[in-house]
Formats: sequence, C-alpha cells, structure tokens
Amino acid sequence: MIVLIVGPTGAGKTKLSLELAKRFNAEIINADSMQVYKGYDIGTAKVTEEEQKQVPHHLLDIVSDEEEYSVYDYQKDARKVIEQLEKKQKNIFFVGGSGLYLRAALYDYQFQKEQKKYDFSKYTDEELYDKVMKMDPSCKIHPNNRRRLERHLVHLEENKFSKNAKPVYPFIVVGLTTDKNILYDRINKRVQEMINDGLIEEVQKLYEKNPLAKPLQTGIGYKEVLPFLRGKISKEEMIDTIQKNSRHYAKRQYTFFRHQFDVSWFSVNNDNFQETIEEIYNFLKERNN
RNA sequence: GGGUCUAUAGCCAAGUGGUAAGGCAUGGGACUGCAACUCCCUGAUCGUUGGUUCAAAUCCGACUAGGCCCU
Repeated sequence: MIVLIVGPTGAGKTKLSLELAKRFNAEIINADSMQVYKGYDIGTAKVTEEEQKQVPHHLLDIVSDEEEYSVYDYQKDARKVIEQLEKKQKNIFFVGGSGLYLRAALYDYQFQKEQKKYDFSKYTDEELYDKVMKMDPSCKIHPNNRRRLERHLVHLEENKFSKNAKPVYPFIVVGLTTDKNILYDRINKRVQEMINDGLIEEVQKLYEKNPLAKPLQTGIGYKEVLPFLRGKISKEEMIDTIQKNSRHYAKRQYTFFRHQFDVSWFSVNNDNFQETIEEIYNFLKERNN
C-alpha cells in the first residue's frame, strides 16, 4: 500500500505519519523539495533524529546545497525506494508538501536524461504563447508565465507530454485540513519557534558555506533571513515576511492538491489530534483490504 | 471652551470640478526539470448631511470622529 499524506505546512503531517507508519509496518519517504538538503533542518521543520529512529525515513538529507536536484532526480530516487520497500513487503508513506514531486514520482511523467539546450530567446512572450497554443490548444499556462511556457514547448516538441498522466502505482491520498484561521495562527507561532530554535544561526552557517545556494536563496525561512543578516530589514520585518510567505505557500498547496490529486480530506481535530489519527487509521485499514 | 488640520476598500495611499491610480493583505486559479518556484484573476461611488454647479471625492455650510495647539 502506498499512501500520500499531504496538506499545508503546519497541519500535523509529521506527527500523523509517524503514528500511522508504526501501525502499518511502513517506512516513510520524504516528499518535500527542501528537506532533501543536508543542513536545512530548522527552517524546513525536518523530522528530528529521534523521530527518524522510530520509523525509517528516506530521501532526507540526500544532497548538499551545492548539488543540483530537481523533479527528475526525485522521480528516479523515489521510484528506487518504492521498489526496495515493496521487495521488503513494507507499506509506504509519502509525506510532504511538494506536489510536483509527488506527481512526478507516481504518475507517468517522462523526463529526458540529458536536458537538451533550447534557445527561445528570439521569441517574444506572445510568440511563444502562440506556438504552444498551436501544438496544445487546451494549454492553460498564462502568456506571462514564460518559464512554464518554454518548458512546456520542449515537452511538446519532444513528444514527452501526455495530457492525461496515468498513475504508475496505485496509491491513496490522505489530506489534512484545518480551519484557516487556526492554521495561520499555528504557522505564525511556528515561525517564531524556528527563530527561537536557532533559525538565524542555521542560515548564517549555510550562508558562510555557500551564499548562492539555491535552497538558501529560494526556501521560505531562508531567503528572508538573508536581508536581515545584511542589516537591510529589521527582525520584525523578517518574521513578518516569513509568516506571510508561509501562508501564501499553504494556500498554494491547498490549490494544488485540491486539483491535482484525488484527495480524501480529513479535517484536523485540534483538541484531540489522536482522534484524527484514529479516524485516518480506520479509513486506511478499510481501504487496504 | 477657542483655534487648526485630517476623514477615500481590511491596511497604506494617489486623485483639488467631468462618473475613483497603485501597493499590501484577503479570496480564487494555473502548474510535467528552478515547484518553499513561476504565473494569472479578485474589491469602493470617496465619514454623515445640506447646498453651489449641466457635472463634486474634489468648492461652501453644518454635524460626527480623530490628531495637534491654546485655555
């Protein structure tokens, strides 16, 4: 059985997954694009070593921030782990909020080993959009979204794009929801805790080692600390923007999962999380038979 | 009590006679190699009330609220 546990940051995915994995004789595969990096612990809310001892985790801390890592790599790595675990007759829990990574791992997305270089710089945004529309009239990418447009065109030209991607493995998706006010409140508190736990020091260390690292420059909880370290913004401003970006992210995650996956949603019981765990446990038990 | 300034969306804020810029927040959405990325959509008749005018957020009066100064 392969189960995906998804939901916005701060909904309780980690706690839920540990409990369930133990009961289902399962191992956990990380599905978070930032937690694959070594040294990015506090800002990514990575599971602690203590927790990792309770249940084996995979695809955590597998690359340094100097290496390039993308969906392509994740798809390969994740599938490798799936094979291993299935051989061991283990159940599998994917836990994390990176929707695209999950899609790529479980659906028949096709990537080339080597990325050919294409040069679209001679096209204007409009021309690019027209070109894409000619080949794929149902494409919904907005003309301004140049990055996506270019990529999509490559896929179309290489004939690697299947409109209705099919799952390569059967799987169940469990989603956690919470009332938005509660969630936002929790996100705000969580950011504050990260600061208390030494987020700034963590960023400082990473910055000294590799100031231009991609996850450092783009990860929420990392990119906002940099201007603070340079004295450009105050601590309050920094905290505000981390919280704001986290909220935005949570919202985007909801949208993605709502539309890209067939999710069985469970609204979290905030007074008694154990009850939520039981509910999901029973749900999975039934589906597993 | 007297004087003075201000009053535009949840917040900040442009606009000084011809039917309301923008930013942020919020909400919705897209998503096949940067995905914690990238991109799109989303709101008001201008404190209230009289008046002047063909026409007022914009001018005048009153009222209300707030700021500052004086007593």
